[in-house]
Amino acid sequence: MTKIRNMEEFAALSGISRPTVSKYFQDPDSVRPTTRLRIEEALERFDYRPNIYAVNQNRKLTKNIGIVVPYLADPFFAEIARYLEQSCIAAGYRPSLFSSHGDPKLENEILDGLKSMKPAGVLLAPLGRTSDRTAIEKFCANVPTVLFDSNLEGLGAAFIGSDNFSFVSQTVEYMTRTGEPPSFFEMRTPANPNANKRRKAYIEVMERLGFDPHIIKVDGKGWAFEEIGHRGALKVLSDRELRTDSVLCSNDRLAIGFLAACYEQGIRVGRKDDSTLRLASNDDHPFAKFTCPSLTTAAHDYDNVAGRSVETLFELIENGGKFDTRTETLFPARLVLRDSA
Amino acid sequence: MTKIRNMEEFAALSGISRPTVSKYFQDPDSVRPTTRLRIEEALERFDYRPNIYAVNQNRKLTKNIGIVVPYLADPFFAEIARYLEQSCIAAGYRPSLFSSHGDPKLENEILDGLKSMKPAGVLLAPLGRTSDRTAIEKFCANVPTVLFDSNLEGLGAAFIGSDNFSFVSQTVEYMTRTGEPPSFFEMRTPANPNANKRRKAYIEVMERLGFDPHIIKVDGKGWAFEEIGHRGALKVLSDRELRTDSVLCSNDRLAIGFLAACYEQGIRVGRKDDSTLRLASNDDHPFAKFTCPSLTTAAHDYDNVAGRSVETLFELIENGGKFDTRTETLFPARLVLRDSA
DNA sequence: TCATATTTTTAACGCGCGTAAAGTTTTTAT
DNA sequence: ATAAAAACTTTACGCGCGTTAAAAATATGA
Repeated sequence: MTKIRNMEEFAALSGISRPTVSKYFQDPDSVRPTTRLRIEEALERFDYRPNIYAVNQNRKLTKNIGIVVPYLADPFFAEIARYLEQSCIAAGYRPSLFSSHGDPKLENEILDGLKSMKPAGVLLAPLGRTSDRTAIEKFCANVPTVLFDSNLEGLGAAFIGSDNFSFVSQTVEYMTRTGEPPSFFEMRTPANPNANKRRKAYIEVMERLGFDPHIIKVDGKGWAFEEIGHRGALKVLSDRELRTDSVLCSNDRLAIGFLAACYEQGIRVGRKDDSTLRLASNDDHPFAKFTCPSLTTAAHDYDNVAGRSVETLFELIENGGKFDTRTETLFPARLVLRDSA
Repeated sequence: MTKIRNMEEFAALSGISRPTVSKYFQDPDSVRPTTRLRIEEALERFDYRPNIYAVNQNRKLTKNIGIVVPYLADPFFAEIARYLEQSCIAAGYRPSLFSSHGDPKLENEILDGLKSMKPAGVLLAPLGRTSDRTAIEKFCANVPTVLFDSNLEGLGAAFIGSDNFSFVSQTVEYMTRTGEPPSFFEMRTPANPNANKRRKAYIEVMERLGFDPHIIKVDGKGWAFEEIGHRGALKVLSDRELRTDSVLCSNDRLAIGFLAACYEQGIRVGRKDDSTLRLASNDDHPFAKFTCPSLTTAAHDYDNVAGRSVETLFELIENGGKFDTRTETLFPARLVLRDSA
């Protein structure tokens, strides 16, 4: 079988002119069914694929989509990325996945590289507080970008995320209703803006319910949340900082560390009578089902956040890369009752 | 500031001819220091970057490197990928990360897409048993490929991974020396070939030590190992299949499920006197430190596996994409003693 | 059937850059 | 200072495909 070098040769072999073949590859439905058939027959016999570099050089808009997450070693983002990737592929795009690995400098470099890829659009979950706002703003001005998970006010054409108030209000109300009002356990300077919204929601809900908010801030920076939660919990437990038997963690990864600390200290966690502590959290991390005890947590609406993000990006692309107004879409949480609270 | 459209314009503005500028971008050291300086000055003033598509179209070999892992939602692979990515960037390459998400069909599609990217090289951690051997073989014939983590006999220019025998022998010997010989807990039809090597190693070490190997195979397929381990452990515990108080899991993710099951059943795991079960495992999963109890496990030599993988790939690229002989490099495990055994 | 609308063909240019050849300038070494 | 070597400039072609305009072929509809 002869090796095909370019579209010219393939067109000759399939008996169709090159411009028509070119049209076919951009949209198979844009050619007459009979010619489409002839091309696809030839395609089966000769296995030819257009040179993506030549294609992308000449298109003003590529079929590439950039997906950027802040920390891929967090299975939460790995799962979201998985969903986003497959949605893009299903829609005929070529997704490229990047992780900022918690590093703002790397985030900038990724956006830089992305810009030179002339992507049709970008799905960006920014680092948050540590992000270089100016750089991201400049990027969004050049590339159709939809933000997700972590909102940077005013940046990107749209934001899709979770309604942090819904997360916290459900867990706080549940814990209060079935026991004591929880303290709120979080990092002192959280990287993720969702953390700030959760703290505010906690305060608001507690006050509405007539309780005194009690926030415990633990030291530590970076994205090693389990480690931070673990260290922080050991300190909290030894210093007896808790006012009630209930704790609400800002996120599951902190909670995983907290639970490990409790286990080491012989403190039984759960809603059963023999337990001395109840612990709930937010996110429904993929491993939350397998912590000891399994973690009661408010689950992201993964499917809707991811689904709506790609939908929005596709709309944005079809709309020429601009929306009249920037929309923010928030999906509520679903309370997942397990054994820890 | 004027917007630069192409290298021609940039060359004019910098006062250097285009061919020389082109040379500079391929290797800044290939031009005279004085001209290099002039180009770099212009670069600061005008912020121009060569069109990557035009560049890659004309180069026979791009600077792209493909990184393919079987399952990115597994933090083990996320960590490895992170390391590989950064090594590639440091060496001046452009890594692209892909996850097969446990799906052989997707693995094939990724390799297909990768082929049309004309990458300088590919770092591939295949799915293993479920991989389409023929497809991978064909791919490796066209693209310089280094396999890592999961070996497919004879495929790729080289393999770098962990010495499974070293993993299992250390854990078995340790458990035997400090307690009773362990049963081996694994999936019935493991996707990963390392699992088979670990089983064999277990049998060999047990026999050498004069014990009867006892292998427990649990049902379940796919990559939801925690779930499989959890279900399997519940069955093992209720059926009282264990012959000793010791269990060695084929990998940490199974162990995480196992520990969750033990916790639910009120079975204390650990090496302390009040414990009824000892559990060890393999991999040193990023969360192994935070399980309850923390997991005794044999750690991959992450740094060396990842480091040697990229080194080997770079050698391969410099060597024109072919090695005379296919080498297999295995790094031994490091036993990490924690609380579970 | 014929006029009209749709699709395809032919021919040709452009995209941005790699690269080669020949001529010119600058550097290095004697 | 001078010859040789090295680096640079000029000119020009090629890569593979997008895209356009005009001409030709095919499909549609009354």
